[in-house]
Amino acid sequence: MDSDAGSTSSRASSPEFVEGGSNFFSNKMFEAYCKEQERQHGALQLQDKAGGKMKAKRDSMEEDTQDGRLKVNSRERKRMHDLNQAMDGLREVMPYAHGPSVRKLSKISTLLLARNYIMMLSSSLDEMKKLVSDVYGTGHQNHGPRCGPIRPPPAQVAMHPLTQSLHSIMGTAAMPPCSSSPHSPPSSGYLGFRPTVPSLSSAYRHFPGMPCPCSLCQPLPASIASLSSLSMSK
DNA sequence: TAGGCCATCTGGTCCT
DNA sequence: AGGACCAGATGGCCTA
Repeated sequence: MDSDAGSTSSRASSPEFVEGGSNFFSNKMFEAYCKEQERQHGALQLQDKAGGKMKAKRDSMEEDTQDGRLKVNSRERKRMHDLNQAMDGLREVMPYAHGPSVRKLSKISTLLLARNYIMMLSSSLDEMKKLVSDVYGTGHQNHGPRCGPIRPPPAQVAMHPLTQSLHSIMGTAAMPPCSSSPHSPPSSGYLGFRPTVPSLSSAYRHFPGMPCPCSLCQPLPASIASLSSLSMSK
């Protein structure tokens, strides 16, 4: 059904969506709709009581409109479910704790956090490019190693004002430390901007044959990869 | 109980 | 004409 199904939200889901638009809610609403239609057509029906052909035609049209209305409602539900699925996909890749004890991000919070996250990543990328060009020279900036000495210890990361504003919007209770969840990336590294280029002494060093801890060397999370493939497929 | 969030319905508009 | 998209209205659930 909708995106709430299987979510971590304590909110009870809306009535189960059944393909074809015949759930409880829509039935109830549709009954009200039909009654309204009957009420609106009642006066005309009284006037035309003698006209059997006219009545049959009206009945047919009413069935068409009811059927059409159900189809439109069903499409709209599906559209909204698709939208919610995309929203869930966005939540999955957000630097936010996922878990049964964590309340799901609201839609508005998800969008705001996503915006800040993208801005932070863009900023990090710019810094990284600058750093690489500084270290290896401009002639090598496209051929340098993937692993740059750019990752400061999380504790040194300052929180960007945008992130602070997001915290104020969402409330601190809604933003538990990501590190508390095994599924979540470190919060500070993702949520905080680095206002200054970190010193080289705090950088990672790369040894031959040793796994690199820096984020650049980690494979793209499956959730992100699937999301990008989804966007490419459309 | 008020407020927030959400799902659904509905009518209008735009596009193909 | 049919479908997609959008925004307003409505009502339910949950939390502080």
